[in-house]
Amino acid sequence: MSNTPKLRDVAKLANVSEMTASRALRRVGDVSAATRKKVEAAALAIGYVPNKLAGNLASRTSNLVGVIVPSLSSFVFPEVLNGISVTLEGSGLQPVTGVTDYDLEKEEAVIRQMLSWRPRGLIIAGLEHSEGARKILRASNVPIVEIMDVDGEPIQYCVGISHVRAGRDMARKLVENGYRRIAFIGTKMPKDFRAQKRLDGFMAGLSEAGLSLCAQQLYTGGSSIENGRTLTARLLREHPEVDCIYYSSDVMSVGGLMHCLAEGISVPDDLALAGFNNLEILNGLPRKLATTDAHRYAIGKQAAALILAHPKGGAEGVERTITLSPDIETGDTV
Amino acid sequence: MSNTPKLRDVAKLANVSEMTASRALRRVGDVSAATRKKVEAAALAIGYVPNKLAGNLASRTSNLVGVIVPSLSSFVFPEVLNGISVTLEGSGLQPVTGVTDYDLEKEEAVIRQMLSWRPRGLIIAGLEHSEGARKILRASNVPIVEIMDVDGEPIQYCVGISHVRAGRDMARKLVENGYRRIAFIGTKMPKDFRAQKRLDGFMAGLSEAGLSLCAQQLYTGGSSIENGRTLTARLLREHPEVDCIYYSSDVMSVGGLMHCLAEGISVPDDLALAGFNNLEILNGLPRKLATTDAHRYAIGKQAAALILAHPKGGAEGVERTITLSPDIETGDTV
DNA sequence: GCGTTAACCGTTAGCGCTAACAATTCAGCG
DNA sequence: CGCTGAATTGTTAGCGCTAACGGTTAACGC
Repeated sequence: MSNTPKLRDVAKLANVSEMTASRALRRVGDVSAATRKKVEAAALAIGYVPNKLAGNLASRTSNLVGVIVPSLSSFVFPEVLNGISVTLEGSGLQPVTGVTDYDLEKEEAVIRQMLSWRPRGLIIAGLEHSEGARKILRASNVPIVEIMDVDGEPIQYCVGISHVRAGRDMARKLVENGYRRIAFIGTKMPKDFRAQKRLDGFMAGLSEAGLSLCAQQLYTGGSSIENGRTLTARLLREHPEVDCIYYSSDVMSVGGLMHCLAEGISVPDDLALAGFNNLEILNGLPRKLATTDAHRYAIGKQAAALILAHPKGGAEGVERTITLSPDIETGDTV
Repeated sequence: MSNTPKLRDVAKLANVSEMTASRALRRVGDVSAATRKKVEAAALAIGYVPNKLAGNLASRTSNLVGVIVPSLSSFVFPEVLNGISVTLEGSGLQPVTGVTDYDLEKEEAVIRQMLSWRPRGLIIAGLEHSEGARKILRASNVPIVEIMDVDGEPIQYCVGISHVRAGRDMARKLVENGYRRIAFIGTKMPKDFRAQKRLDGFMAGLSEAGLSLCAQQLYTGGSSIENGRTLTARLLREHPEVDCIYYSSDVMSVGGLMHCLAEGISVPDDLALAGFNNLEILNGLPRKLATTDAHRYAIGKQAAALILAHPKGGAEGVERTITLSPDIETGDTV
């Protein structure tokens, strides 16, 4: 560590002051082309790697954007991250990811951790946080963007869809298509607030038509094709009358489709299937499954754009919510 | 920024020196229980969030572990990240992810960026790097772990499987099972070195039996079920005699299976399919597709473990390669 | 009482870099 | 040839925190 080259060494070698070396390497301020070349050559020669800890401390800004998501293994958040990366590309800002495992306490810890790096912005999935988390978020001078969901009270910025509406719209669509004996298969995870909101909206939508869920399977653990297949089998065994299943995730509905294929159940003639997210894995299957587009990529892009657009001064009271529309893709399974 | 509470403010409020406050909050050194409580209360009261930039600069260490991967949207790297996170959990170290898009220049930039944070370790996918990257990696005093692949010359630590062997083993297995007219479908991305190595090994394995590829489809762009389906259709149209297809990824082989389902091609009687990675999406499908387990999760765990075990002093010449075995799962499609 | 030890707390001096201002250089011009 | 203003470079003073060491206090045995 002690022998890692420092700016001082570069400056010495290039025969300029530290300050000039600093300016030359960062390309700010006035430095003649000749000196800049000299400094760059010196830096290259001794293998200089700037120390951001020192640099950011001195300048009291950083180029980090914290991104806090519940999980990376699901198919949904990586795509949000992509949207963020693409938008941040070229701006000099760097996304840093933290994972909460759908645990609000862990989330608070991650937020604390992130804020301690004095980032230029924070993007957080969801509107539900612990009291402590809300407090430090509000107290920080960092622009906060809550994403995915708009059903709730954002701290500052917010980009997402209404999951309540997503569920309700799908219910209406299914009813409109003549289905009456509708079941639900979804996660039991109490902390997946968005899945819960979709279910709430869905049931509300059914109510409007004087219907209610005629069966339901909840699971803990992750969503997977296999899981979807098993639960669909079980649900149909117990409730053979069901003519339509709404899943909390596309991964699960694919499993449902696999079950139907294996059992010779015709989709959608015998049974309609609908999921959520509009994941890429839906393409190329024997049937195009119905789903709702959650606009993951667009959400990432817009969230990053809000951070980029945020006034440097940290203006008070800037607030804004961007609501995207949860578009239904009926595919050919509804 | 200027009004964010600092350690000084905590110290003042608690009526102790900055140093004592620092010790109390970090729980190091001798601080009486009473003072510690006082300091903690003060910190909580004013909403103090430590500044890691300053702290790490002063202590000349950080708690970051850089993780550099080609992509997050593929299904493979998130699982590696999980292995890393799980192992780092509780150690106080924090993984930070960087993405290279399979671009060596971008990789070098990301490495530079990472090193400038003076991390406690660096985990990088792949053994192929630009000259500049190798140079700064070697010059840094940071433990470097190259992962996924062991076919090449590691800089320091290395955890992975031999992709050459993975390809060769699969070729042997297919030949052993009586297939003779074997085709390959894979990415054309010249920078996906591991896919290339698998293909090389595969062809070598075929050669051993006096065989060679009887058809081949390459694609640019990402792997997807849809893509796999399309390419399989095209390949079979042009080469109906093929009795077995090896894919560079499971996602693609699933697409192949979907094509077979749609066309009434019996798997594996008419056509055998084999992929690579042993992704979770293989479970729950009508047929269990053949694949090779790439041990992604285990690789992540071991890589993180190496960093944790690395001697603090930054001992010279510590080198170590951990080779995992690319285990074939024949499923019922071979 | 006095030295001794352990426990606790404070002081000093940076970590490596950059903002802000000061100083220098140099061309161009009257 | 000195003057002016723009271009370029240097100087000073931290950023917010911690390592290392020095000082203080209380308890205890002789």
